[in-house]
Amino acid sequence: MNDRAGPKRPGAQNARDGDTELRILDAARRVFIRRGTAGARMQEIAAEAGVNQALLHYYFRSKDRLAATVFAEAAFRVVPAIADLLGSSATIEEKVERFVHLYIDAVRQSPFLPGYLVAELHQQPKRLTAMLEAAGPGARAAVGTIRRKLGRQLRDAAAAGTIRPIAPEQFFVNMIALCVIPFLARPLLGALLGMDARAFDDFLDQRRAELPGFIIRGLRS
Amino acid sequence: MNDRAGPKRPGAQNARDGDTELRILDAARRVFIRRGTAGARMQEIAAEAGVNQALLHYYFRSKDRLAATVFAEAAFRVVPAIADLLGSSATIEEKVERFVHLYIDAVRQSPFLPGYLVAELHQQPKRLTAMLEAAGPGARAAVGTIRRKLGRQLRDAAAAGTIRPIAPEQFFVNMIALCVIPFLARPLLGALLGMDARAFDDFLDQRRAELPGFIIRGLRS
DNA sequence: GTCTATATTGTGATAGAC
DNA sequence: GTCTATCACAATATAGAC
Repeated sequence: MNDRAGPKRPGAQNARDGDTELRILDAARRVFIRRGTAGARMQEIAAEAGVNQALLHYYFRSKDRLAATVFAEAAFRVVPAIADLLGSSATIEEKVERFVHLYIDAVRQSPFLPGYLVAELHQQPKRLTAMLEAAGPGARAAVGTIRRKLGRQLRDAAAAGTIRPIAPEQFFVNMIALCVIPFLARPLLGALLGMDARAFDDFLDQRRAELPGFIIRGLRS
Repeated sequence: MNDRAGPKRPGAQNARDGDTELRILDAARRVFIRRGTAGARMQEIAAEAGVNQALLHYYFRSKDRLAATVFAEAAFRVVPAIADLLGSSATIEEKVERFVHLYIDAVRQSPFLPGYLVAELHQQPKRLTAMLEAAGPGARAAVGTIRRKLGRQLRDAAAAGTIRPIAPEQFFVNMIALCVIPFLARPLLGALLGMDARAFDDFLDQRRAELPGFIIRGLRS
């Protein structure tokens, strides 16, 4: 993916079970996600990967590169599926329902990802900009295409009287907001409402079921 | 509020303009909010307050205490107004409209607060728990009271056929989500959609106007 | 109360043996 | 490729003069 100066991988064969680089990356993911880039310690990552600190630098050269790798991976994990869905030819109602299910089911697998991403985006907004430029003009172009297509669909539906007029950005942001909020508010829900893991799970199930209807009624005229 | 071992304030009279402690706290707020607790540097805070690093320790003893002070202040800034509103005797429709306006207008004054809070909550979930315990049982009791009252109101409205049945937690979380998301997603909106300060402002105005209707229609049966 | 050192530890990164 | 040892500097915190 990105040029790593470090190792040439001929017939990499390790003392331990699998691929060391991967074990390091896995550990880095976990540590960065829960501590944030600034709060993470190379030592903690090394310990969690079962190797020593020097190896992290051997494979990833610096903390900053390792952090950038983890961030880029995380940022682009959910995007493709969402983009496909929103750009598809399904009706608005279908898109809403599928989006809610797709998103909640996906993020449930990594419930701390949204908190991590919001924190990073907030604390280092330039990283994303840099990443997008590095990704070339294709990325932004793709966003623009989907936005126009979705906007057209929403206009047509409004003209047909199915829904009220709404800007595609507002529509999209509304869906994201309603789906992602439980994960961002997880600590609050726990502390304030005494919600434990089980209760949180029920809360998510309920949302998954109710949200599509709530959104679609909100769109109707 | 919390016991600071440091200064006894008899007739504090400074070389500079105003109260030094306040200037430090202001600077700390700004720095912690944009860098996060882990990423903030005492040196940067000192520079931004126009004093030297030793004074920070004189007034706040340690970075951790300073961070805790800033966090507690931030966490309890918006809460009281929201609690009053939700516990009031207004109708659901009135509450929705007032909440949206109140919340967006308030957070607009400090647009980086939500990102900071989410980051801190995510990276140090224990801080909130500790704070709540320190605040005594009154805090949680107040939450419980409001939740029950709001729940009753929602049940009554549902029984009367005005709205669909909905749990008070879901109702509340929906409103928060839709109001707070623009601030959390601000970096994304900028990078992906090319939204500048002006466009973001328009985006907020549009939401402020459309959100109440969207939510209320979503609640209706 | 406020400053200039300075102590002390934490932390990313490198050298070099194996 | 992986380790141990260590460097170099960043960062919190304290001592003590004014």
